Amino acid sequence: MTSDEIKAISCLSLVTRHLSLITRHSFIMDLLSSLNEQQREAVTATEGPLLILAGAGSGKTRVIAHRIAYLIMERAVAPANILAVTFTNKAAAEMRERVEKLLSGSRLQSAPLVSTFHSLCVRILRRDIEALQEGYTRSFTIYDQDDSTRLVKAAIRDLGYDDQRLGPRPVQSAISRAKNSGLDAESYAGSVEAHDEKRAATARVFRLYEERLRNNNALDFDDLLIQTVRLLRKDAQVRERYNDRFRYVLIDEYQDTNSLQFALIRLLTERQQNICVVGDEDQSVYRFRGADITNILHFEEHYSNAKVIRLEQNYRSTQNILDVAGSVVRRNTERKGKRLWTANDSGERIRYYQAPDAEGEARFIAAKIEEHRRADQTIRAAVLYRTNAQSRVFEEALRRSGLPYNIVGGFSFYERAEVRDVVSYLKLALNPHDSVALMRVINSPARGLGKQTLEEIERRTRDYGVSHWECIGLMVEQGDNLSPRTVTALKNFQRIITGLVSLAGREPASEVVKAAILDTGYSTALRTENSDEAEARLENLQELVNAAVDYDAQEEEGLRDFIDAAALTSDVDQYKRDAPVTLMTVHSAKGLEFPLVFIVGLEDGLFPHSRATADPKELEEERRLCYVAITRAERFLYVTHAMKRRVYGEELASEPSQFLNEMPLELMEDLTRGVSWLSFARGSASLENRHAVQALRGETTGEQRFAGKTYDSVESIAEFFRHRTNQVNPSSASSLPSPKPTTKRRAESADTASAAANGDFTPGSHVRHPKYGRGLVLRREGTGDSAKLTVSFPGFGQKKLIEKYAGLEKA
DNA sequence: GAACTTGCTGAATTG
DNA sequence: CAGCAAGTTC
Repeated sequence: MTSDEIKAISCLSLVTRHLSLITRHSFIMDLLSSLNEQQREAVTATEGPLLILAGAGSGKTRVIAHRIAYLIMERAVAPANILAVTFTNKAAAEMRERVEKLLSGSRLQSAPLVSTFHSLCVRILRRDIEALQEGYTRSFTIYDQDDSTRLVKAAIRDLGYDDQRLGPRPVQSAISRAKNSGLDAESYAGSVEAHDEKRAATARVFRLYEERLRNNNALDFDDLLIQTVRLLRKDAQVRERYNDRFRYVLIDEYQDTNSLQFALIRLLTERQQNICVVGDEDQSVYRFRGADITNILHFEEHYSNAKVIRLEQNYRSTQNILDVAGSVVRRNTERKGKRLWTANDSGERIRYYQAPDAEGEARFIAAKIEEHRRADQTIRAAVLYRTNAQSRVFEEALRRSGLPYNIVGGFSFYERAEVRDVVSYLKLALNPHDSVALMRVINSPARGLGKQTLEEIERRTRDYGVSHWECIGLMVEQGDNLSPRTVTALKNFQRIITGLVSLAGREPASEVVKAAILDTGYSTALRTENSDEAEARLENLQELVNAAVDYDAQEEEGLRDFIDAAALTSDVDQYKRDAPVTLMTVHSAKGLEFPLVFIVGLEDGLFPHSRATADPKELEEERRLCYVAITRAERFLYVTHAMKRRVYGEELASEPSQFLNEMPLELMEDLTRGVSWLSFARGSASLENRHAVQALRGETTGEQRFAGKTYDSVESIAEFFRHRTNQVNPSSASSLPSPKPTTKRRAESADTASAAANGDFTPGSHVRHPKYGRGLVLRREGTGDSAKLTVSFPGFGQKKLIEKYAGLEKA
């Protein structure tokens, strides 16, 4: 962030000094002439609140960049008076780059501030947090999710709760959710029902957690926003100063803002009201993180004289891709509605493939990528999945094919244990009272301070009411009841940290980083391990040193900025634009585009995720996610699903995603060898659903001869298909499709054959129930007639039945 | 105190 | 199947 800004400033000031009036004029003409009518309007409507509804691929980033350039060049706004906020560093960097390019040739005193929400808050707090008068100092530390979970865990333990029943992660996320919805520990405690033991416990953990954050002079991610909002609310002087500074405010990805961000925006634009927000309600996919889609849906109510501009021309994708995307997202109710169109060709149909299993899916994709690359070596491909856990098979398949790939997310650089350890040493160099950092590294590398000693430190820290660091000082001084060996080890640790602290006071960041690797014994420990893994870790640390050297070149509060950046770096920030193949989650892909896109794992319960199918709002969010995925594609789009995959090491059968069902069949080309869900759906559609109806009645259909394994038999597909007919039925087209129950089923296993010997009702077979009618057996537990069956009855959902009492007959 | 073994439980998406 | 925590051994 700050470093990039510095880069931007120095770049801008390096450019040519003068511009004649004429060149300047034609420059503005150029600036506007490359835009379409709506874009131009969005750029030139500079005063007052403005909502730009920017469909996928409609040139949103372009518009923002042009708008900034226009403000500076045409409206003579000082760059320093402009603030643009994005969600990721990557987006911010790209925006800066584009503005710079547009302004190259002009001489400017300052650069506009293009920043993420979080780094904006850090910037404000690093300057003004002391005005809050709550004990925080400007040198506060930032706790990321991992740090904060550790703190929660310690709090749970110290309160004597059973961390079996009260898991640190759930509690941490409950606290985060509470904080994001504006509750502090007290009000959360007040909101707990009398008998709710668990929440009462959470409330106590919450309180202790907050207390310790404060004692450590630390802010978690949520606090960055919360404290900034509190500061601006409380201190009119500070608020005025920022209102005066940021006269034109632009917010990117507005549909992803949460209530705190909304509050922050309102406070910052209180006076000028020159607020321009850009977003697309169809791409709102961060509800779980508190994003409130109503921020964008109700913008006109929040800012009464707001102007609204729609950008509906898409420059990215083929018409077919847009049609598929539109057909899916059209089923949502929570939207303002846009009609995306493009002047591009209709392109090819999108391609569909049904794989037997996850490995087959990965092989297919690797082969297709190779095929496309043979035709066009420069083509960039993206493999998009719902969950990070899916990435592994694709990595393996791509490695086998020798395709160079880049993976976003999962374990990012700054999440690696060794990097985090060294960063913790750095945090200690700036603030030895940071207990989380201290406890993290006190014994890594191992230096004879084991569990016993650590517990002793914890105990005394509480008794003395001091920080861990002070406590260690006292223990070394007094040395009571401690083995000489322990005292020596503690002294050793103390010496290391003191050394780093004094180094941080006089040396540049990179030197402190080196010391944190060398003087702490970290590198020695890794080197003596002498394994490939240790080797890789050493390389990562070398990488960290390199990053620090880069930071040194930019001066200022070197080490501080360096650590902040480490905390605020996101997964997508690691994305390399010209990697030939990129693997990532759909979430990470938002805002990116690729000529060739694969959306994989389009299965019920995976995408849409099983945790989202119950709540219609969540389902709509999943659908938006699917929309985001589709609209990443420029020319070629593949959608795939597997018939079975391993979950928890158990093989489960899966059904096609309902989103496949929502795509227009005639725009899909089936690449599956043999019969597939799609081929069946097509056949049925043309036969006016006769087979589906027959199948439901339990009558034999002509297609049955295709049926191989029971679970992908025609009947079960027909059952699936029934939902489609409900959805595409003209009379119900406007209503939402009924969410199907999650249908991860146990696939046929080896013992099925033996089960078949002792009963008719094996998984995959069909039964008839007196009340529910025909159903499909999903699962069988136990043997004989006391066996428990899980049966799916179309229209009734899944039922658990005891074979003996259920009165089932074979169907 | 550290290294190893076993056993258990649990995955969604992220700044 | 994983990663982590507790238990076991040196």
